[in-house]
Amino acid sequence: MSTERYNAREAEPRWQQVWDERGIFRTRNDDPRPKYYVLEMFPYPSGRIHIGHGRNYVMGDVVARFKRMKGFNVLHPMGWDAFGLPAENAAIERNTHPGKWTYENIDTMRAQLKLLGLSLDWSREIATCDPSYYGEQQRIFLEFLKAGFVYRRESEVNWDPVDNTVLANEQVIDGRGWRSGALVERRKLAQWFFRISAASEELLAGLDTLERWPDKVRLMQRNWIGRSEGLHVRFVLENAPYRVEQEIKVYTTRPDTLFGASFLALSPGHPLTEALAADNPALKGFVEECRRGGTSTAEIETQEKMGFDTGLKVRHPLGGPHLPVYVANFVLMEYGTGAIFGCPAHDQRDFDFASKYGLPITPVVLPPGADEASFGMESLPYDGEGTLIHSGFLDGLSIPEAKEAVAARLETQMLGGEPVGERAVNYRLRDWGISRQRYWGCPIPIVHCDACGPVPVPEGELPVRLPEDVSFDAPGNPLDRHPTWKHVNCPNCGRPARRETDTMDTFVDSSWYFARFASEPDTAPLQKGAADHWLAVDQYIGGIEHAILHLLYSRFFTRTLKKIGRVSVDEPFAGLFTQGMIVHETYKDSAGKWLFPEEVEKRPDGTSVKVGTDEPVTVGPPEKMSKSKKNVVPPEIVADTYGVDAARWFMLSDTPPERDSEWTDRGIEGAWRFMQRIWRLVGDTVALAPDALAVPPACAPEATALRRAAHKLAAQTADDVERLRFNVAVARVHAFANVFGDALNAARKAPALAPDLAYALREAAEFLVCAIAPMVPHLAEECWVVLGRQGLAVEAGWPETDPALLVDDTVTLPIQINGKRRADVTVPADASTAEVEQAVLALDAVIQVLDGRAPKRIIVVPQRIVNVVV
RNA sequence: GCGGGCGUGGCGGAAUUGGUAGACGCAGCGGACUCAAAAUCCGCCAUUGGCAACAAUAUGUCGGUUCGAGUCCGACCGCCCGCACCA
Repeated sequence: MSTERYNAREAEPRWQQVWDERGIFRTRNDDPRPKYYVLEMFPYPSGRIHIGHGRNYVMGDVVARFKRMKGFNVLHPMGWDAFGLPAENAAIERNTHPGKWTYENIDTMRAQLKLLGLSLDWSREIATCDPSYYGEQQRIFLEFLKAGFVYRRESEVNWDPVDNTVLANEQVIDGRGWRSGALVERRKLAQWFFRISAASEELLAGLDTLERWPDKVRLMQRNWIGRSEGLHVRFVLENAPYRVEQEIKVYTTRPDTLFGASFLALSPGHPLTEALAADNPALKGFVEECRRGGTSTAEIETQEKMGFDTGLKVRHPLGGPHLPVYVANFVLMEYGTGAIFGCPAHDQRDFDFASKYGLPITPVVLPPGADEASFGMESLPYDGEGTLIHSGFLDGLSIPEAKEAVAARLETQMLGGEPVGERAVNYRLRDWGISRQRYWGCPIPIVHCDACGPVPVPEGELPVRLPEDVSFDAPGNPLDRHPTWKHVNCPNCGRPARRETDTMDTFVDSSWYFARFASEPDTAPLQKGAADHWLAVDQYIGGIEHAILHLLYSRFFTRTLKKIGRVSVDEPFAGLFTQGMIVHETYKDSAGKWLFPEEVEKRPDGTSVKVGTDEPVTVGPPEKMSKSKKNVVPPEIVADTYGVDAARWFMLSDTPPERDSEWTDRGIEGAWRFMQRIWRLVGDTVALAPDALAVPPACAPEATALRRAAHKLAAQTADDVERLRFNVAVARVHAFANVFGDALNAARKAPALAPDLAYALREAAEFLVCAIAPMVPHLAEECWVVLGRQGLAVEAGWPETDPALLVDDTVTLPIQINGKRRADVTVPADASTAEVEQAVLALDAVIQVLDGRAPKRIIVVPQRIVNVVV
């Protein structure tokens, strides 16, 4: 009874050492067992982790350990998304090298992760900044290039003229660089692109095969790809100068509204706009004004529609009046053809534009039930269902019918030997620009030669390594101003040439790392056999913030790797789970400065003060743990006070894993108490029944009841973990601990312990330990020893459950009368419907209500419920 | 604006997918043990009425489908997320 307390601080490092020494988590590719690949999104080595970072690793670990117990050969690796801008910023701020900073952070974070007792195969650890990793990435880049999946073109970027660097959209604040404060310019730079837009259709179709992805993520990707069906329509210019193109091609999803068109609008970036602007200063000025118009979302949102009348007119392809051609700031060059026809009556933007410039607004779709005479301006623009009016041969048709009729007519209407209209599918998805004017990334393995153009670096010269001797004391890309690095001879003609000094977007690094893990350590980074063995990842776990870019890029990369024969799967991640964040209250002192949780004392009266003072503290609502708000809890402190098992248990408890979960002292204390409780339950069991026993030939009711509970626990928690419903699994373990505790108490009070109950108690303890082992592995090992079991809990199999013990032999059915619960009845589990009805009709409550009459109806739902309708 | 999701005790949440609403935990209250405290153990804990058995009301609001609705359908209210001039 007087068992000592479980000492997590002593036990946890000890078991971690045992696992490590025995190489338990070292995975071999030639292992004959069925494979299971669990992966959590690898972290950026930013410095230190807090307990909030641990949640998805712990979830992945539970799955990995559970699958291991279930007999799978589990791959559960870890690595570092190690390239990126923060390392360069740190280099500037601390006068250090990005590599040094990065590797120091990796060492710190690796040690912190190891503290959590994760079942990771550290031998496969990778960092994307390792030349062996990025060298392979350069090889892949060149293979993609050769196969036509990479190209180079001019593209507009946000250019910071002070820092001499390209800025991402989110680094532009109010039109200025976030660091330098300089006015950002739009510049055209030659950039490398991955041809992801060509894969739009297959990326879209592939979503349907990803059945174990959240619908939400699939929907977000579907919207991002943005497929639409429409029509390309050619409009012939009436009065254009001879030197420019004589027609404008427009993309529309609403060809049915063609008779409602009142203008054409070109994007400021449209080739015709540029051609016209060449000798039209006013137009040129307008285009520049549009360019300056800012890039931030807020600015775009509030920007007023602006247009410039070019004076040109186009013919209406269906014989309507001629239409004026404008250049308009709201027309995107990147989408469709960069030119639109405006139908003000049925589109908000066109409506705003037409209203401003006094263009005609002709309704051509009449809403159902509306009257043509009374349908007026006040209900415009209207974009709902309806019937065509004022539209010649389309009058009276529905919108879909009219779309079809216009498409059919324009397809056959010829102009210069080509049809005027052509059905077209359009995508919102644009090509993936990967050029970054930065040092700390994967060098793009290209040499620029004045004679030969861009030339791939020959295979034998890969990897193109980053130079170590770089300085960050001047703005701009250190690669670009390095004295020697970029000066090489052209691999083609041998004449002096320049290296590409751009590096790749770090999203490239994370687009194939899951395939790298498949290869054994110290082997070629991307081996087809190994990748084919392990891919797809069976369970991928990470944050919802990667729902679109990372996951879409990885899908594109995997498909493209397949096309060049490097892997055999289409999709990298068969199962995806997006976990919620850990949130924590925030604290501010009276001066408004953020405080760490350990600097705050909570008084019994509900107020909070600064530790050791009477200074009041303002408690803010729970928010995502972040360094800047100091609402973080370091894993070291948790491990020291409660142990990591308690932290793991707490993170898995209560809140469904996809939702945000609040970290509280009460919560971690509760988890810690439960660890002690398990420890006592196991200790008490062994004290009462010291020896392992054979299965008894028969069991008394108490022993059978306990055995049923234990077997159900094993079966149900297995199901919960398979479905990643960790909070439900935790609740079940709690409930079982209650039942088990009662059984133990009863057994202790009895004068003698019957062998069948002794067996049941030991079995219960062992099942309990197995059920918690994936979640609190250190405690499980310690209990395993107490139970006198050979080997390690981590290597134990999941308990075999007896099907006979998973079903009860009697069942208690609630009895409803007219849908209200009035009684219940206990019948044999295999009772027939007739037998159940008989038992129900014999109940006092039922007899009283019926009062001699026959019931209208009796609904018997086997094993569930009975409803008597009177 | 478009698209999606969610609303259950003081709190986190559960509910076998249409079948006993509130499992389990946290907090709270009462008790046992103790010189005392901690720890632990036992009990109570949606609301209203009742000594009680019990009854009535309860899953954001209103309506509908059904023998039966937290779950399905419609409208509304509130919150959250994604996209955003995508023609």
